Amino acid sequence: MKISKAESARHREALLQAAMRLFGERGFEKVTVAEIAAGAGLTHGAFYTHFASKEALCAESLETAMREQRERLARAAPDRAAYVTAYLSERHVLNRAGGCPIAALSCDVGRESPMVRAAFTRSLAASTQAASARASAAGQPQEGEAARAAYLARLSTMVGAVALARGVTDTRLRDEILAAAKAALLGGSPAQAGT
Amino acid sequence: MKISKAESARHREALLQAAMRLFGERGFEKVTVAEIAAGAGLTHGAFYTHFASKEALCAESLETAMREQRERLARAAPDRAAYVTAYLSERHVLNRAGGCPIAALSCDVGRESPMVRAAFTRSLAASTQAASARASAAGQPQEGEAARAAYLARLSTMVGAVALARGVTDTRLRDEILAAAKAALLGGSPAQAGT
DNA sequence: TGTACATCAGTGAACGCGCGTTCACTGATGTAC
DNA sequence: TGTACATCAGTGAACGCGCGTTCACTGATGTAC
Repeated sequence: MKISKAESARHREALLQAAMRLFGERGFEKVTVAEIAAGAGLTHGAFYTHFASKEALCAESLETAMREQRERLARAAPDRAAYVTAYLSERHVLNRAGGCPIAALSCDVGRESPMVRAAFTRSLAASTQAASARASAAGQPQEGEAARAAYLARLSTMVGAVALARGVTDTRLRDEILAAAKAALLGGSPAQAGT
Repeated sequence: MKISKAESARHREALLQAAMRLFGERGFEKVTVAEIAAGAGLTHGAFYTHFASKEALCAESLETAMREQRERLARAAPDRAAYVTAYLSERHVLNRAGGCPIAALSCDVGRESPMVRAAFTRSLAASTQAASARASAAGQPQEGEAARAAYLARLSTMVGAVALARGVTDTRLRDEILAAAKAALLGGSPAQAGT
């Protein structure tokens, strides 16, 4: 049965939201189109009236999730220490579904199609640009290239630490990883020795 | 036809090597048992005389690959800057098959079975312990807990940076990520501003 | 405003395909005598 | 040392299953008159 355009738009949005949640939890590969459709309260056939393919949804949901994460970061910008602490927390490690999409999918993106990788590239470039613009607006000592580099290095550390923490079954080692990354980023320790 | 025990042992080793290469290239999910067997010059049926399941191979190949990476790091230990530079290089980013297994599979491990995650946990614990022992043996200022934290923070940054660099299609942004992480780890820049 | 009808979002069965795993069979290996 | 035979690594067909995608059909929507 046909339904109203407003309802249809809500369904498309529900598919995107379900996809972001499920992809975050289990990655692109381990989630099926039928599960995403069911997560949005639809059957799998309806999926294709909204998206050309699963791949197209992967690209769009990644871009949407990264935009939402960027907006979260922009709101948190005044207190970077609080943002870093929340990012490197047990709560975030356990919250795959609603956590940072980059941490959840970092090593997957490199194996995806050019369409997905292009979406990732655009999103990461936008986030880097936004971080640099914030540094400039705040009149911080580092601007332009240096602010971009600082953002990318911090992001690498946070993304890597959360991925490692999620892989580990021992909660003591997990907490040690998170604390180590936090110390490196927030100046608790210099992180400059050993190999 | 039955073959000699020595030949059979070589086949098992060939399966492990093919698995490490293919898992590094494409991840656990996108590689089939038949491809691994073919990579070792066997048919898929023979696979099950060497491993109980694909999952068991994932666990063992990850543990083996991480041990090999640990040995590579131990040999490179005297010149950490060279190791970091090689890790954060275009060459490593392009060499998924023979690169660091943690960088290739970081965000996958968290979604795998307890068997695979346990293998990852053991391996990461061993690598952290080895790094701490080296720091201690070299009489470096940081020892014990601090050396462990320094290793884990550096690993997080390197793993995250390589994963991000592999995801990006723009080579300029890719090189910027690698340079940013290198600067953060080798002291080229403080990486302490912006959000 | 009321009516007739074209549109099209959603359903669910079906398609083709590839996956991990099993198993009857083969024949070289390696051991018991 | 030579011979008979039990063992078992490897083969390839087959199994059961679940995936992404397609499509004939349904019936509420929304537009033309």
